[in-house]
Amino acid sequence: MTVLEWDPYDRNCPSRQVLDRVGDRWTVLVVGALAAGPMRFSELAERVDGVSQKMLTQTLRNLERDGLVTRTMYAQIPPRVEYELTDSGTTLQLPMKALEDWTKEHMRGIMAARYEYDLHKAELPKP
Amino acid sequence: MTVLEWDPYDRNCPSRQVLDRVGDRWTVLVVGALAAGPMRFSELAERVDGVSQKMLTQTLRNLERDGLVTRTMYAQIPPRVEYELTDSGTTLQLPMKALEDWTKEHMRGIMAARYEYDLHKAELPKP
DNA sequence: TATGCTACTCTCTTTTAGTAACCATTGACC
DNA sequence: GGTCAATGGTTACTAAAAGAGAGTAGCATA
Repeated sequence: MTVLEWDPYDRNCPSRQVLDRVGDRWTVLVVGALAAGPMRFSELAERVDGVSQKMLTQTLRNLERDGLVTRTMYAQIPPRVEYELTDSGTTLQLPMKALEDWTKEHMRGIMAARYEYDLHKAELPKP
Repeated sequence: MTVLEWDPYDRNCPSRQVLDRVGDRWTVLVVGALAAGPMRFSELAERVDGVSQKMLTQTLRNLERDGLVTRTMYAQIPPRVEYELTDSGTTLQLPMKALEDWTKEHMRGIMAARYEYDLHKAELPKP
């Protein structure tokens, strides 16, 4: 099966699930954070502000399952666990960073558009 | 405020919300679909397989609010509504397509990684 | 009179995310 | 001996979001 045959627009294609995953809210941030190098669980939790332990664990497990990050446990007390992007995960960095950069570059325009939209819609309340 | 000052890793930064939005499951597919040109609501609903009317409406409203798509209503019976990417929305196409392409290119590897992961985890059931 | 078309909108149910408390392990401290 | 802290989780409960399905407007055609 070549690349051309995967179609995320088809809800039954496995690529749909994968696209859902990589386009996930926390995945983008976790992969972005790991771009800087290996990180401990607690470092990630701090860097990705607002993520709960549960969601961070879940996101990391999914990334691990998809072969995008490795999980290395050091048998110490207290325990230490490091997460690192695999080669495959590193390639994901680029599209994710592109998304992050696009967001930063278009923030002003978006905020302005929102302001205007909300202004106009406020003029048309429901009868 | 320059681009450098937006930080989506901070949960209170507005760029976080915007990144959440553009990294949204349906947004990626809707923008990808609209890349082919203007489309009617029903065409989008068909192309983006599995999206509910509710979610499609919501996604389009959000994109419209952010100034990424325009909504043109033709006063006919039955009604006709066309959605089209704005210039700003067109720039979003690139990072989204990058994500879509990455997904397609890495599908095989990911499926293989999942298979192996599930195999190993099955060997370690909870006591 | 009945039916169909389109682009929604509303209500209800199910799934998912978020919150907060708890766990195991060991050393330091009182 | 009991308590606390640190780390990387898990579990139970609740709030929010998504999905399913029916309903709506307004006119045209059968």
